[in-house]
Amino acid sequence: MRSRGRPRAGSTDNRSLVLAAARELFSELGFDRTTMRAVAARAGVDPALIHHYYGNKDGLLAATLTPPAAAAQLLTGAFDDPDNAGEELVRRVIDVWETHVEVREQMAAMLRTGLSHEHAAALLRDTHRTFVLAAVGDVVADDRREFRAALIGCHLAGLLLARYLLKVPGLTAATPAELVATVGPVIQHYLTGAIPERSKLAESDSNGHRSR
Amino acid sequence: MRSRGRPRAGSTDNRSLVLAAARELFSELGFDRTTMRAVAARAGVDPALIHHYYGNKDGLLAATLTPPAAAAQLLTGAFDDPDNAGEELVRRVIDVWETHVEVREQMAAMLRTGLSHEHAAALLRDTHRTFVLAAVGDVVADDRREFRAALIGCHLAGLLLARYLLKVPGLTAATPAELVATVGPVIQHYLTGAIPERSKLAESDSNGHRSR
DNA sequence: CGAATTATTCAACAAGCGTTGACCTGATCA
DNA sequence: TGATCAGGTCAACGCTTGTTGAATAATTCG
Repeated sequence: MRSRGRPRAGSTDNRSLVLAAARELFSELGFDRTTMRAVAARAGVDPALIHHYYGNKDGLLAATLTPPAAAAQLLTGAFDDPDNAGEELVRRVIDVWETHVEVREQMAAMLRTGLSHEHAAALLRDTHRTFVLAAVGDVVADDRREFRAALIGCHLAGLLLARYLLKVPGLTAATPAELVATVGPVIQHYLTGAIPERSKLAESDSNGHRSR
Repeated sequence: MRSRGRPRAGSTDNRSLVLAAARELFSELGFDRTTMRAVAARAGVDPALIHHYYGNKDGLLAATLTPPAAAAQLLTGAFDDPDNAGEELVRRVIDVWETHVEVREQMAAMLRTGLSHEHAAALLRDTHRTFVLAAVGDVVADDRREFRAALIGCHLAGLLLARYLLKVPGLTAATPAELVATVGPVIQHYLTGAIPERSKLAESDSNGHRSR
């Protein structure tokens, strides 16, 4: 039986144990299917302690989804060579997902939860906007930067979702180097390539052959 | 108060009312946050009736996620002109999401639920594999077809998720024609363009500059 | 017609959920 | 030393959930 009350000093830091357990479960199961009791059990702690720390379940989520400091570090310098920025970006993102468990769990939790919880969705949009858009701004300076950043974000997010969460065979079979060499140029294109102008689209629309 | 027992013939077909309500809610909220009572309420029906029809909640999900017949129709003939297949594919996908509420709800439910429920994930993989992979096979005939199909799938899925579910501003601001003109060529590239061979990747890896 | 089947509602159950309040214990500090 | 406070456990509450069984009414069929 566990001893009651406050433990001796220097014992385990339950606060971060809880946070780590929450991140694990949120990334595995998503927000809804993760129960407070399960988090408490994995952290080896009483459920009430989580409320003592974070107030309620949303508070725990908010603490879990703190804006990822690693994201800044992930991107700094990635765009130094504008011609290789696409490949470099893909390389870094995949590298960190393959090796850095902690970052992968946090980002997976954000992606999983972002589709069901408005707070996470907002954070997802904000994080993306802050980092990717700013980085894109360093490379290219036209009026389509937001569009470019969104395209890059959705392609990369789709890739991570499909490979690491959905485990689509065609993507899990590929090596990181393969992915970098294949997706990198596309990202590069979205970064610095030509984006069709809005004015030209009217005439190219008549070009569109609907077979209905 | 509603009358008990079986109603007169020719009255509303509750079976499909329930199915429609379930699809709506699953696509809006995902599987977990959708309650049987909410489905029943939207269909104007007692919760127990859903069990009478579909057994349990998973049965309802299975009925909801019946393999989309519209997907076949969506793709037939899209690849007739191999040089424009990419744009044509994007055009059709976006068109059906913009106009066909029913199909959008079913696909949204699949995407939302696929990330939390194994049954839906399997169906998602299977549907994608069956339709996209087969279609890709009609256009290109190398040994990377599965890889190509997966790349197309994850990019398109990411696009739909970001634009219609997450509502990323940079993408909701774009017109369908813009998206077709921008993403189409990339899909075309994944379809018929050159994919780096596995053998060449060893040497190109030394090219990778890690700045750590 | 009578029997069987289907459609439908009602009331309730058991389990699990997030959350709360009371209580205890060790550290901190005036 | 004694008050205060953060860390921690326990037991329980109130609510919602998926699910069930019984009852009833319309339909179908021999």
